[in-house]
Amino acid sequence: MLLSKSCVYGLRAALYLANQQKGTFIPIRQMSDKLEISFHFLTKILQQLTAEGILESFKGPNGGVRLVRTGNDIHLMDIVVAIDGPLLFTECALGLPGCGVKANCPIHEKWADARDAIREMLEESTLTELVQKGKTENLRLTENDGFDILFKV
Amino acid sequence: MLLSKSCVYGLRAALYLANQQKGTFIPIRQMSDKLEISFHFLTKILQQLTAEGILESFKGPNGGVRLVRTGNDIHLMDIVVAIDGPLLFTECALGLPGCGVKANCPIHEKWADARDAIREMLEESTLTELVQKGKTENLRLTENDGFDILFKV
DNA sequence: TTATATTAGGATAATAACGTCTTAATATCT
DNA sequence: AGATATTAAGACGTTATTATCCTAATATAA
Repeated sequence: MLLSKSCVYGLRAALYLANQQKGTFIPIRQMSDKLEISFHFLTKILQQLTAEGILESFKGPNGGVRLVRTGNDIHLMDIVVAIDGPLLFTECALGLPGCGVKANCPIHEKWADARDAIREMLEESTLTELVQKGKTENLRLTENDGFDILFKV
Repeated sequence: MLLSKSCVYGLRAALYLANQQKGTFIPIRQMSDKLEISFHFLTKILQQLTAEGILESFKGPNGGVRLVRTGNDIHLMDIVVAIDGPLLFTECALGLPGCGVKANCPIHEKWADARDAIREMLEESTLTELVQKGKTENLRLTENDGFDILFKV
């Protein structure tokens, strides 16, 4: 997998949260049920996002997690960097440190161009943009369920 | 890492072999020394490439491995598929099976475009092309050494 | 035929990724 | 105050990746 499983789950959860009413805390249990992700595992991932300042959490009844900024202001790359680290889209195809800074490897130029296409895509896409696309076209957020089942409850 | 370590090592080794005189078997020990990769680990990886029909091997003195086809005829993707599997560049960013076939996820279109840019690059680049580029520009194949040290012996 | 060079393949170990479980801390409600 | 709901955090288990080691098989050469 190009992105780790944790990262993929984090992206799904972030899209889920971006569709919620601004300000309300969503219990992780609800998200793990709807998104079909192990509750405990999702909790770990969201703790990372909380530690990175992307989410904030609140304990107790009516507690849960919510986005700190609006979905318009959060890009996919923010999630990817928080979970898979900032180096994922700077690394060289031959794994040589400093490629692009000191001497390149022979794949460097072509690789960097292609890799940057993904990086830019992740940097430009916002959560809100994708949620809106997902809702109007009723796209999928789990193996079998789309935005309608998840959000129109 | 976008590509696994095994895959990266396989690419370095394939480039190394593509620069050798056509037909001669190169001992894995020589490659592991020059490329600064653990001998035993590299052996495992090259066994995979042999099993996939990309390399052929020969035991005993003057033995080693060599490319079955010419470097012109081997693309980076051949190595990547042999080691990281054929699904790496077909998978969806949200990890949902069948994205692009059945209903998409909201990231699908943008992701597929960007991901395909890498896939096409790997499919189009040949070993020979990169070796030539590496030799003329004396680019790197290990952390500190370039094609000159590795090949002009 | 014996010694040597080499790949093949299995066993094992170390590390990281993935996943589960338990307890602690905190907030709310009765 | 006590029961309940929730996240936080650490322990633990499982699986995959990365890496090492040992033995077997095979080819060459003396």
